[in-house]
Amino acid sequence: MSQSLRKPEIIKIARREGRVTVDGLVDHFGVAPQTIRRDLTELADSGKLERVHGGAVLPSTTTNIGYSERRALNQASKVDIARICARQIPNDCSVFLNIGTTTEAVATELLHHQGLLVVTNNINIAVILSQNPSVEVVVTGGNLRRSDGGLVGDLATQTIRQFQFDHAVISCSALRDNGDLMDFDIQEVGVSKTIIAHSEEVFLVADGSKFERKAPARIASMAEVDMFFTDLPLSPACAAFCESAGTKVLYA
Amino acid sequence: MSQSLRKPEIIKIARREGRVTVDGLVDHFGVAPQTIRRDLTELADSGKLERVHGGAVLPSTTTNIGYSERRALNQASKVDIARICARQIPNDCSVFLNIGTTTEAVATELLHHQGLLVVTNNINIAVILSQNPSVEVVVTGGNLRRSDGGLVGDLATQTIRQFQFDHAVISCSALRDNGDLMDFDIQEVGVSKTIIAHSEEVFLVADGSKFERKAPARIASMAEVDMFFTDLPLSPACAAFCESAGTKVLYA
DNA sequence: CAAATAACGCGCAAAAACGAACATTTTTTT
DNA sequence: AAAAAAATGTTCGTTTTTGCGCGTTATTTG
Repeated sequence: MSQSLRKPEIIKIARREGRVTVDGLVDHFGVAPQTIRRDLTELADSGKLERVHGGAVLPSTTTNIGYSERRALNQASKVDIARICARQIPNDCSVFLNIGTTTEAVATELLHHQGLLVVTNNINIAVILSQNPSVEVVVTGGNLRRSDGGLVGDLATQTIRQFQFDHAVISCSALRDNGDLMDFDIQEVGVSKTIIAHSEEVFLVADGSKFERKAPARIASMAEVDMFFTDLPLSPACAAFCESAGTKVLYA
Repeated sequence: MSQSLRKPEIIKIARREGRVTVDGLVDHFGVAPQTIRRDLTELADSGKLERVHGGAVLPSTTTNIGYSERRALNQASKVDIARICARQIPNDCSVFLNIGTTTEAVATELLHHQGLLVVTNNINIAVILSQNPSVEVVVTGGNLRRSDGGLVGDLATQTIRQFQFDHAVISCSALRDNGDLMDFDIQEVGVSKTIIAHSEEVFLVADGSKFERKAPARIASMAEVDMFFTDLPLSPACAAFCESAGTKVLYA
């Protein structure tokens, strides 16, 4: 039986039993443990299951808005980027976390920080960080965007203007060679600009796929970013721009 | 079976039996007592269980459990109250939904309304209503209160002041015979007062258990409420007050 | 109240599970 | 039918989990 046939059955078993074990599936399908592990890893990456040592369980029932979010959240490169970004954030400071799946990953990495004040316009991040009792979570107001749980519009901007953050973690939809950060949604651009204006230190998180994307609205220039966290090498032009603008680039 | 696979089952047993013992789990899983102790310690650290000598019990006072229990409490009557309240809310209008388990039930009943603008300071309500694509959901800002997903504080009040609602649905922690609406949290009182001031028509939802509770902070008088939705008959004194104040009382 | 007993947590070594890299087989494409 | 791509199996170094010994702490019992 090939992979595509095993996966649905693994899910079926998981739904019935609440969990699956590597050993159990090896017996069931008569394949090597490594094969089962690969299946489980892929099912976990796509959000169907949650991987644990020895097997997998159904994803925890703490409900987020979308299931597609969780899929993106599990992508390894985002987690790696998030980890090195979180390492630059000290305890006992104020942080803004913007909309974006990578910033959600950063939120997850902040689950064991202490004494943070986190302000966010992403409802998923609020739910994630509510698990850390040592973090004070503030949500900006705004219109709820269903696609990603973001809060956008004038209300969000207004709220942000009342703060001054030690650190801001932002992302973008696309990145141009000349160092411009671009976004799909014009409403969100206003929010991002306000965030940058009200932060001591701006962190940008974006995986390599953003280098190849196009987006219409300009958020800012890389020159306004203090640190850029990514996974793939920048284009020479962009690297040169960061160099001259004094933007540090850190690779996961 | 490995650790993370055991944990969900330990919780399941704990939910069913009310408690678990180290010895019992050793027999059940066939592992060393030391291993079970580790599991229980970790489950206790993450707040899922409360550790006691010889085993563990369900946490009696944790916020999460407390809330989900409160939500389950009187669930049937809450749904009934919510249904008659939702019936008074027309399509194509603006509604504020306040913090509270009964108002959450109202949100669920609004899942099939059309063309609403719903503003809320309850993150759970935002998640519930995001399922209805024909509702525009606006979230107020504020400090996230873990116990119930409420957004409180000055930011919330500020946001509300920028709107004028056709209808507001509020609840309260307790109700006095003289027609006063009371609450436990002074921060929330400010929010509720602002809501009342910015709404054309105020709906109060509260099940009968509120008649017997006491709470320290005064939100408002029943005279400021236009309709009161509940399940049990009011005390004669309270009924008389509503009558004279012109507050309609509707029973589920 | 004090001794006896049971339960507990910590450090450490063994065992199990893991992921990455590479070889091999199967399937698909040209 | 050959080449390319995908899936599977194998090996091996690394990480996680587990069980045991032992001193400490909590509960029970006389």
